[in-house]
Amino acid sequence: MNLFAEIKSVVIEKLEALTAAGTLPAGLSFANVTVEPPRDALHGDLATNAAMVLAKPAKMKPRDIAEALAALLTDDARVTSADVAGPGFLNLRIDPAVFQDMLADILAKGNDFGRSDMGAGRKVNVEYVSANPTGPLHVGHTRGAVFGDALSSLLDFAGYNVTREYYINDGGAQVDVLARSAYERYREACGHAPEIKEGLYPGDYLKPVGEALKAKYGDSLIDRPESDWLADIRLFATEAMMDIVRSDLASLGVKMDVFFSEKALYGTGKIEAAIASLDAKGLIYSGTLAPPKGKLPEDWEAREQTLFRSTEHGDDVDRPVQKSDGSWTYFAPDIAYHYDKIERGFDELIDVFGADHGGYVKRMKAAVSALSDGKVPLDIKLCQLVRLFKDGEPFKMSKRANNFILLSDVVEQVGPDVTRFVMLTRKNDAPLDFDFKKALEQSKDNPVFYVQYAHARVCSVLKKAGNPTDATLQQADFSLLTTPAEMALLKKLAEWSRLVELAAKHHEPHRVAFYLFDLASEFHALQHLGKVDPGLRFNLDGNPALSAARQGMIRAVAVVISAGLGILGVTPANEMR
RNA sequence: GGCCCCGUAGCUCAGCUGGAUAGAGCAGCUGACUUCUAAUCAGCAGGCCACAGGUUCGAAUCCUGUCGGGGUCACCA
Repeated sequence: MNLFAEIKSVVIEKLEALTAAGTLPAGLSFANVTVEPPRDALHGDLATNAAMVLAKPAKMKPRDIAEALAALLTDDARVTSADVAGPGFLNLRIDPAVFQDMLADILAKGNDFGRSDMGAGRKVNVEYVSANPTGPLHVGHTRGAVFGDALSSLLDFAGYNVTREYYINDGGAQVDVLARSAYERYREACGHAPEIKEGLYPGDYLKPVGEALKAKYGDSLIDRPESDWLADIRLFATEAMMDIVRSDLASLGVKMDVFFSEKALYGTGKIEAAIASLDAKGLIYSGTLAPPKGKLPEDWEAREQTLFRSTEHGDDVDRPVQKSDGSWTYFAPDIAYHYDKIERGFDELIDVFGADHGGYVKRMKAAVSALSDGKVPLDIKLCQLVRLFKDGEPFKMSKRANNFILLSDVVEQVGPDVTRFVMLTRKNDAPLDFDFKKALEQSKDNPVFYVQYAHARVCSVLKKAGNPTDATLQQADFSLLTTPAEMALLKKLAEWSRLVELAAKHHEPHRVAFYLFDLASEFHALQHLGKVDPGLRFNLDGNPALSAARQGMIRAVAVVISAGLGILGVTPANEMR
């Protein structure tokens, strides 16, 4: 049930009636009409801006429209009053029974309460992490992994058909570097001194790979030219790295549906087909790019390259797809990859990148726009950097010092639940401070524990009440719930469905985290009232009817918290310790 | 220099794609526990929404410019 959507359709219906009656002129667009919770609860339960939005196109006074609309809206049984306020807002009060009846609905549907059919089964591909297969994932990847995973779950909850996908960059020069690095570790395993030259990957994580190579090849590859072993070791090492990546992702609870190999695009005609598709639209040409504006690289020289006319689709400059020697640039397989996604029939694409890839947004969007003739939208979400703090001090990472904090380090120290929640309590495009000490703190300062504590408290109260089943609680007489604090909680629960749709529409899972914090806050306040006035407790001696209603209410809170945490990939706690 | 993101309470951040008197948490002060786990709650105080214009019934939100912070910038991925 999405009360806001339901009442909005009532508003639209009444507006159409006013149009039919001649009160409103024909041909008005109701697209900008909204039904929202008012900022101030004193204004009522719902507010619509219909009168103000329509006043100008209808050439009428807002109040006249509002009053005509108000008269019709109260015909609906759920609307108990409709008052014109301020510049032309229409404040609606809703029959408490609507909110009370919702509780039985929540208890019946369980974690599925709030699921939406907004997505209508549209196929969405969410690509995230996509880290180079050259080593373990580090903290920088963690945020994108959590964000992409939660966004995918959110879209699924909102009725989309979601595919979670990881693009393995195993076709470029960096996997050659990986192979050479692994070869040195192989030599080391065979008793030779490794030469980890500048530019190779120095990490210890390649030592086991060297050992494994020794086990497989003995010393047969020692002192052989690179051409003899590069391809084999590249494959071997890449697979070993992907095993680490999969394990890292699993420790965070991140699951992928598809691992898509870049290498599989080469030699199969896929890149050629994608470029040919662009060529057929007249978007491929041979030319020379102008030097970048502003600062000129010292070694700049004009070069004739095969270019994609991305400026036709909103990019700033055209982009090379072929190097001057005729080989593909990194951009070419990226185009082919997205072409493949389009051909697989996705209705929408989402890419989750790190902020350092911000420069590729326009060209990628241009490519998808061109390849799909503008029919498949691509949204690119950039995750800003994570700043690590230890004991309040910023912790600097450097590649040279090899002191990169790994995803596995974070998960081992604070656990997947806290890691995920903290990463999601910030908008994706805002930088995030991650403090190890604070993440482990069990206080209100730490929203994870605040939300989990609310869930645990519900479990505790219900345990004292003998753990009534949801089926039993559904039978309670919820019309007994009438105090202002109880009604406030019910109204917060009623926002859940709407929040899911808004968060999904905007691709912003952090909204779920903030909602859960608000819901937990309403619950904590209500529970505290029972300490001041025993008559406001959930479990009451000698009043089984009211007790059952209140137990059903708080169970509904636990259900929604559980569902929300489920979207975020965080396990609800039944008790705190 | 071009492009992208950000600028909201002392600090960390929300603000529902333009709505009513801009909200939380932390820090500060004042109160509430022989508890349905106080790991909590209530209250007070705290604001030129970076700045200047513009768009309109109405702007923290949209457009332009300026300042400040971060990212990125021709065959690397």
